[in-house]
Amino acid sequence: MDARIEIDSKGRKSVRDGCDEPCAIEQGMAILGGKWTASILWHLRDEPVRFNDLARMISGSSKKMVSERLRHLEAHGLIRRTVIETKPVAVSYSITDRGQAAIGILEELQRWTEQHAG
Amino acid sequence: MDARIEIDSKGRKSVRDGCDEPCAIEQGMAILGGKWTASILWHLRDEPVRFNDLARMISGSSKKMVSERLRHLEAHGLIRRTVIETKPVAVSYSITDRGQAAIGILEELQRWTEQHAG
DNA sequence: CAGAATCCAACCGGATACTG
DNA sequence: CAGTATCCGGTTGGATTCTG
Repeated sequence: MDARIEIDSKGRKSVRDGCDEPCAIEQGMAILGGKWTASILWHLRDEPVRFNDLARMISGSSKKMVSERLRHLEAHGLIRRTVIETKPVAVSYSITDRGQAAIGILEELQRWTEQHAG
Repeated sequence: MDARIEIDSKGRKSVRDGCDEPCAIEQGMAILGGKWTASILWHLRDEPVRFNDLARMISGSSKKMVSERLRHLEAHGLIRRTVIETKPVAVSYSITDRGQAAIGILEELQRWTEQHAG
């Protein structure tokens, strides 16, 4: 899913991936297509969830992966990380507007898959 | 992107991936999220293209990958393989209705990515 | 509780060479 | 032309352990 970074003659970075110009589709895939990503977003869709709860909900995954994907999603503005200063600390993750917009796409994908079910 | 297959108590196969029930989203991602997949679909979107031409259009990829993805896309009914019996043989790939529907989703993804450009 | 660090096996994908 | 076969290094991701 990674597109290779090249440096053009003017020293600027560009993404070569076979699309016309730096391709937004591949970029989007890199954000939404990662493993467990859809699941995580899905579980946050209507209410905030705490880290360990989330990790437990995503059966089959490990805390390592959930953590890594959460960080990635946060970096791209799809989710928000909130620390509640209790003892021990609680951390809850919630979805942002951008994340909600992504959910819409995932739902389209779901419909598409189901319509032509094999 | 592979979801693990499990057998439930009634002997049916199910996909455990953290979604509710066998998850169409992950299935869809497995079809559209593969490397070079979007590029291939994109280049076939308005006209059939022959194998070597396609491989050349997808800069950065190898014939191996294009071949593999084409087979995958064909198996899932997104593209059609047509052999023209000349000498030497020509093989052209074209998009199906289902493939066109997928293009629609990819365009949504593109718009989503661009709207919140980082 | 909420993670980070480490280890390692499995898979992925690029390069190259070969076939009908 | 339209692929397949083989090799192989890099990345992925699961298991486990450790920390504040």
